[in-house]
Amino acid sequence: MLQVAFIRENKNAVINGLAKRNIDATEMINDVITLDEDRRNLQTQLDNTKAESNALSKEIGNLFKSGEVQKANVLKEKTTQLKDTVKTLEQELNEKADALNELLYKIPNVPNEIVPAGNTDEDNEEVYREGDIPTLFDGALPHWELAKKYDIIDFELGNKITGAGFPVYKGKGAKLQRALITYFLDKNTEAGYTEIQVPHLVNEASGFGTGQLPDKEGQMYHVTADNLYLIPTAEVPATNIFRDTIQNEDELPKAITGYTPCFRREAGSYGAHVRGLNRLHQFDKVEILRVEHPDKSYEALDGMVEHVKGILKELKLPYRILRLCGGDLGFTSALTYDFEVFSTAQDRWLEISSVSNFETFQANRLKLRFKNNEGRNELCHTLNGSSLALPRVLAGILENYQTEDGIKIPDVLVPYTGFDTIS
RNA sequence: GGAGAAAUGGCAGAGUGGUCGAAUGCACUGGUCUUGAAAACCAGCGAGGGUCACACCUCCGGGGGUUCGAAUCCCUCUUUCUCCGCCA
Repeated sequence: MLQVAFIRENKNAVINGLAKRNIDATEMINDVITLDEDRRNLQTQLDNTKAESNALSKEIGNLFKSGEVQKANVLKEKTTQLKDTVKTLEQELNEKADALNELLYKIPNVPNEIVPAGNTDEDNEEVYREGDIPTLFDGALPHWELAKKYDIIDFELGNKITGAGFPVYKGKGAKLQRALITYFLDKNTEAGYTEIQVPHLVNEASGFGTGQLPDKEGQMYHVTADNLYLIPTAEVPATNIFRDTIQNEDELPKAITGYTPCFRREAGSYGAHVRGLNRLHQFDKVEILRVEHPDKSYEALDGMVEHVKGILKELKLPYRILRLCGGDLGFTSALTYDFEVFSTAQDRWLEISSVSNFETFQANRLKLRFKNNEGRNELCHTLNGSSLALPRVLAGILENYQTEDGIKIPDVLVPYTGFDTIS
């Protein structure tokens, strides 16, 4: 969430920034400022009352010590009155603070200057494109047909075991998937990211820390018996590693990478766009994540984009990079680049990576800080990205690398798969 | 799952219900000394709110209670450790 002090000092910039998301935040921002003023007034009153009460208590203690019980009893009555005042003030203060927080939770991050205004994915700005779109032979198939033809992914079997959106990968399909995971992790590790393995279920506090709660409650699978959530992305457990920590400035940046399955309810999705591997309830993803000094986070974001580009180049997949417009930008993000691979047989682009800078938006909730040179604690910037999401990369490979004799495996993956064709 | 013990600052570890935000040691930062370093000595050293800055307020695992006053007493939750049971 945004910092109140920041909103107070940059009121107009915040309102103008949020306008890019097609939100008129004027009223919300004014409410924040009023609530915050009220809160601070109450806090001061409460503090003063408590100070008075504390002083009296001390005096009472001294009087008891010196045996002046009667005097002490007189003071006791005074403190009783103060206690009532404290109670009322505390209640009012809590109400204000809760109202303020509730409001703050609802305000999304302020987009970076270079984020284009816009409503839908049509307004996203293409900033880069690379790779030739192959011309496929007559009779080329979309990946779900290929999956069936070569018996490498079984969607029906997944339906039987769990339900729609939980495919079973078989034989060379399973092996290719595992090869991709290992390949991605290796590339990320080479680039300086430390590999980690994290829990696939998280508690409520972690959900709030990264902003999935309360914003996207309905999108996560909730294990009610233990009040845990299945992770929608490794971002949640990985970022929460840093919750409530104070980093040393000279130990920044922190860069980690991890593979996890991701679970998403995808309530409201339907139709041809969810066909095959396009949209699943469970899928695999390798994530990269950075904790950065505020001065260096945009440089780091560019570095992450370059890193993902390098991987796609090696895989020889046609892709493009979009700068998301305000309307398409995630709740917590200040700037996001989406990578899309071209699915030749479907004749459409598939999102395979999303690389974002959250600036202090997550760090504020997480209380993720660093001690700066002056010894003061300051919020870090957090960034993350997919490197990469598996199913759609898989779809891209299957479709773009298909030949009449089978599916070729990209050269860089052959050492990982141990075979060069699926036939 | 059952029984018992515990939870204090970066770490270790004191703390009879009253002057404790908390002893002490280590670590860390600055200084003296030294050609330099080490050692020694001196000083500083948790977080949040609040203020122009002070003052002041809050925090001793989380939440609630008793009391004029709680790190200290009571309830509850969570976590850790030991023993038993079960088990990849």
